[in-house]
Amino acid sequence: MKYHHGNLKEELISSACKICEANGHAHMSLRSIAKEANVSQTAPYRHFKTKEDLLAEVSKKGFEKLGEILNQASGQNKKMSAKERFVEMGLAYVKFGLERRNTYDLMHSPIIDKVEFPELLEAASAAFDELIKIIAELNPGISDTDLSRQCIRHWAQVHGLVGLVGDTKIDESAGTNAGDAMSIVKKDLRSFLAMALDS
Amino acid sequence: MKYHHGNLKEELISSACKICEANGHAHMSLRSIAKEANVSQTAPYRHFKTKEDLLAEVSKKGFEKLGEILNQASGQNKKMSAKERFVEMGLAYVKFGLERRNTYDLMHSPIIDKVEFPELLEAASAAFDELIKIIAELNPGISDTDLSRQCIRHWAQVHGLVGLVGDTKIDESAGTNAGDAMSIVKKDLRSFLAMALDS
DNA sequence: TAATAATGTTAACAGCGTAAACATAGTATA
DNA sequence: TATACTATGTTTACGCTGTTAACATTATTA
Repeated sequence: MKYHHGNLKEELISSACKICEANGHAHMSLRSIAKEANVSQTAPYRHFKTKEDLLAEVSKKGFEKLGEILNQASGQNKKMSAKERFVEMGLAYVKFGLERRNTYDLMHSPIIDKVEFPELLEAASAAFDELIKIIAELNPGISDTDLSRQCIRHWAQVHGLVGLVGDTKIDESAGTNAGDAMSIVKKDLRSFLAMALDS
Repeated sequence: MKYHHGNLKEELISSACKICEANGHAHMSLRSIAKEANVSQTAPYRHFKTKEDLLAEVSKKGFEKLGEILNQASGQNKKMSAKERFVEMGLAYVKFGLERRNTYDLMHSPIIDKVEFPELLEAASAAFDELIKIIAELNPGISDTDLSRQCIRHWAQVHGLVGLVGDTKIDESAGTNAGDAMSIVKKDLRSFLAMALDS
């Protein structure tokens, strides 16, 4: 049994990613992460100033993965038109948000101020840049201002959709108009996005 | 000094609303709320089964207020066209979300499962119904399915915008493309919404 | 009036983030 | 190579948290 771990920092981040996605960041304790790494409960403090610092790393990894996914979706099938690839990106974005809902929530949680974590901000911005690329391609000659507005518009569209679809499984509450509407959308997400993201 | 308070439940909810908006629900403790009501730290347990129950009440109040605001925005100026009133509703929605950001976050927080709180679900659904009304008015003869999809689309649009604009004050991080784009949008929210909510 | 229910208090529990003091291991320097 | 220094681990402890159990007081009802 060795006293020093050797690769504790990365293992803590990795454990945090798992526990965060499994339980949600609100129910993730530093102590449980330390325990999973077979290390004392205060060991993480040698690598992270606070719990928030560790969560920022988890969030960063999330944005990096999101950026990869978007990049992949945007360029994988060269036979597709730009518009089709755009819809695929939207679908990939929403799927990412839904499949890793707890991580996605952390990524947008107000408890982590991205301005205080430059690397996190950079990762988030890099994911956004994937959106800029495709929208610029879709709208040749667009002004910078209009490009910005279209990007925010479409980003808000998919971001909002992730929020609503996941929000309290509102679609399981059949009977309410909101629940019924959500069911209809979820039934064919791709065609919904093709409509919603159209120009 | 009387032993029984008389109106403790309502006062606790009211205090919780204030503290939640001021500090965010993650930094709101039951004990601090009890203290504000000059009552022992376990007194709230006579009125709420858990902290989550109290937060659900705060969330419910939020949705009720949101519903009122939307209703008011949709009908206050009869001289406006339906489309103009629709944009006003969108603006009112986004302003509500930004001005009461902490409450808005709680309303959409995954820590409260709306399915477990029927009254909360009802309040949220009532707010959504305001959206249905105006979109139905804007699109006479629209099918139920299309109506649902348009409602979700526009709801996601404003909901996503609230999330992005508030998210980590990303616009204060000038230099990133995302930050710059957000600044442009915030500069004239009404015209952005008029564009984004168009048809 | 007596029993019961509602609503308050006090005391105690385990779990949490975190800081301080200390121990050990790896690394650079004399 | 011996020694200092730094990095990285442990132990202990603190105050705060949500929550439960046991008890006290008030309001209501039979």
